[in-house]
Amino acid sequence: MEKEIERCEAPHDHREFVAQIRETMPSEERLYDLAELFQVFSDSTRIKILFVLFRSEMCVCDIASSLNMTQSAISHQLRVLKQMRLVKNRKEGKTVFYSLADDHIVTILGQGMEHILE
Amino acid sequence: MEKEIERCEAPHDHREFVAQIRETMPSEERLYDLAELFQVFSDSTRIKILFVLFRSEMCVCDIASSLNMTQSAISHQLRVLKQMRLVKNRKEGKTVFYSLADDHIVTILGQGMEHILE
DNA sequence: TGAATATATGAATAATTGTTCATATATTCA
DNA sequence: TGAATATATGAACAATTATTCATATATTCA
Repeated sequence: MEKEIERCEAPHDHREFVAQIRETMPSEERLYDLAELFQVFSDSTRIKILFVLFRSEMCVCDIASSLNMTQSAISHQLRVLKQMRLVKNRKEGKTVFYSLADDHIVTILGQGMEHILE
Repeated sequence: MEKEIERCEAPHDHREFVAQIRETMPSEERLYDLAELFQVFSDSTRIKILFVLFRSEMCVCDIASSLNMTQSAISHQLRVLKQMRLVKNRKEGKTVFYSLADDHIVTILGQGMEHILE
């Protein structure tokens, strides 16, 4: 299980760094969850869905139609978005309306957009 | 090239929605770039590297050592982070020091962390 | 110059993932 | 109840990707 780990002889206190980091870093589990969250933002179809829902709540079929994609593909991605609590939905007859779950999503998308536009 | 696109008969003005969306959505290219940016945040090794660098600038070898991973794996991921301008580096003799490129990264990580902790 | 050290990188492999296709479930309405 | 509609989902395939291993490049120093 142990890997062969490098150990450089850089002119700074290596051990102090490592000790500090071990103290202040979030747990392995949280870092993993965080990566998993961003993984949901990492597909352009899902990004498009989020932008569409930023405009307004919308049913699956209209999302598909707006993005020129099949209902199946959109449903699959909505499931991923829902599992990570980025969208919520409500049912009205046969129709299911999806909307953004909270404001972090807008902030994250906004900061990301700022970054790529710089 | 054309796909078979669904068209529901939901009791709202479908065409108006679609028209609005086409107007206000960022370009296909930007949405793609945005997904690509978040893709960089979507791996736990890269997330860990970013958290390490949030503490302080650090050389490749110490990052590897802190995370208990090989130098090669870290170098590969640093390249990805650099390409997306999430980290920058400076060279000092044999040693290359990496650090976070700007503040969006901290905001994005922070918002992501808030989301998963809710 | 040659040995040692720090980092970078190409190729290969294993694992993950987005879409499609077919089909299942749920709801309305005649 | 049966047909039509809206959405969900399992399986399969193609494409992408993180790590490892081997090796290359760059720098220092004796």
